[in-house]
Amino acid sequence: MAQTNGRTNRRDIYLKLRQMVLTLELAPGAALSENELAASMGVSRTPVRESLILLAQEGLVQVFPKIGSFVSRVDPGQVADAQFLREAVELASLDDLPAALDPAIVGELRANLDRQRRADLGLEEFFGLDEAFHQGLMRLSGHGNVWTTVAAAKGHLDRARRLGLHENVSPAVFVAQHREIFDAITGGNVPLARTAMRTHLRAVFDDIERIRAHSPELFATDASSVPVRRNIVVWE
Amino acid sequence: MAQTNGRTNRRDIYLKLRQMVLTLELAPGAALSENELAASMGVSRTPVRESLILLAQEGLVQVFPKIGSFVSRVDPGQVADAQFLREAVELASLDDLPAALDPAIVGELRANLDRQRRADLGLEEFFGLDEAFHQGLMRLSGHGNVWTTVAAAKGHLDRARRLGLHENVSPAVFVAQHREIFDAITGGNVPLARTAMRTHLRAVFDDIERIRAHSPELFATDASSVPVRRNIVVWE
DNA sequence: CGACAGATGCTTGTATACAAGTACTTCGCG
DNA sequence: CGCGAAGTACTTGTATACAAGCATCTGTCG
Repeated sequence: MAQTNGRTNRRDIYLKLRQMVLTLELAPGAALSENELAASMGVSRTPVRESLILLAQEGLVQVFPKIGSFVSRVDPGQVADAQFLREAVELASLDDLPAALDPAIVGELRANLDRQRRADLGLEEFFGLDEAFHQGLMRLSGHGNVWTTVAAAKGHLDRARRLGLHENVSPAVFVAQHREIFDAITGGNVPLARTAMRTHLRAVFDDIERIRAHSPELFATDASSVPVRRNIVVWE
Repeated sequence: MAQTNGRTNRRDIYLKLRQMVLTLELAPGAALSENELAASMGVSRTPVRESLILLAQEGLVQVFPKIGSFVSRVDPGQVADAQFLREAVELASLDDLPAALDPAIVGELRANLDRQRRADLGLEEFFGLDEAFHQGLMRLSGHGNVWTTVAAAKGHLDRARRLGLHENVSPAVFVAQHREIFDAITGGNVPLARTAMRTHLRAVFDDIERIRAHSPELFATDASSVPVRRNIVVWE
């Protein structure tokens, strides 16, 4: 999302903090201190504070005046909302595919898939390729910018997915599903593409309840509950 | 969207500025000054500035460091994106309607429709009822919270709609379409509801090109062009 | 030993001062 | 009269100081 133009400390810090939250480097429930963050990053409170406000609007951080700021616990409700949103948008996008696909984007997607199939694929690498793949599909139908909105809304979903793949399987099954979707699209079979896409998106989603049972402390129960400051949630 | 809890100056100012932008009280292209706004509102730059940053992330304001802040011109690209997004979400939501509709929400929608049909309906009143109506439909299928995301993304679309109805017709035709959608849903006819909804949403959208031809200065041409500070766009 | 109260250290919200840079204006010169 | 350059007034970005409030810890009293 285009916010402030030009390079500012705020933009750098915002992107850095956002990445740390999404990659779980900053665990759900962890306490954030504007002063601490500012000191550790070598800047004043101002850019840090403004970044936290932006992250709060995205729902990734909760700010309680005079109490503290915390990384939001993964909210199952928000995960479900993001799932519904992305499914609606990505499926509708398939209906807007042009008769002649942009060869540049098709080539880009093919190269992306090739990299996904590498045996030594790391998890972070996979997430980056996955993001680019789905965004590329949206661009194929001329709705690339809408992906920005979806991406901003699916922070809780992404964190839930990371929790799942962290302790679990290889992303091989997802890579195969990506391939199916791609083949259906390039083959001009939109109904098949829709089916494959829906199956793919739900496969990710259906794993979340299992994760929640395994690590309940990372999930929110009461949306308005305030995490305790000293009780920093450690990684395990 | 849950951002900062509790009452703060920032929240008040943010909501107020947002409303002024969406209602075109602050015209597209108008220059905003943190100092002026702060003085006129009787607060310091801080809460005003933080509000502008939030509005910038929503795309309603553009901030150019060391140059100035401006109300975003209506971007036809963002209007189209919002149209696609809301259509995808609201149509998908119809597929998730439960067999037994929540009678409380149904009653609320019925009362909303009754108020829409009042002869002396003002424009601002209509927009408020329209917003509540569409959100109510989403709640009917359990996706009420997703409306928040859609609402945040459709600022440019809303401003374009306001421009259209400002110089034009009564909202009577839209009210009738709302009725059609409602009847199809309560009648259990989902396919008809989908058709009615799509027709309704596109009727709004198709009017925009006409508006753009009439008031081109309120629309963005080059997304990165900087409005001139002194050249405040007057309502005319 | 237990409970209550005050002090202390932390938090975010707000106000203000300074820094860096842009654009317009005005003054001087050819 | 035209043009150029310095100056001035504005902009946002950042740093810092102060205000208000919550939570915990500690000391004291029963």
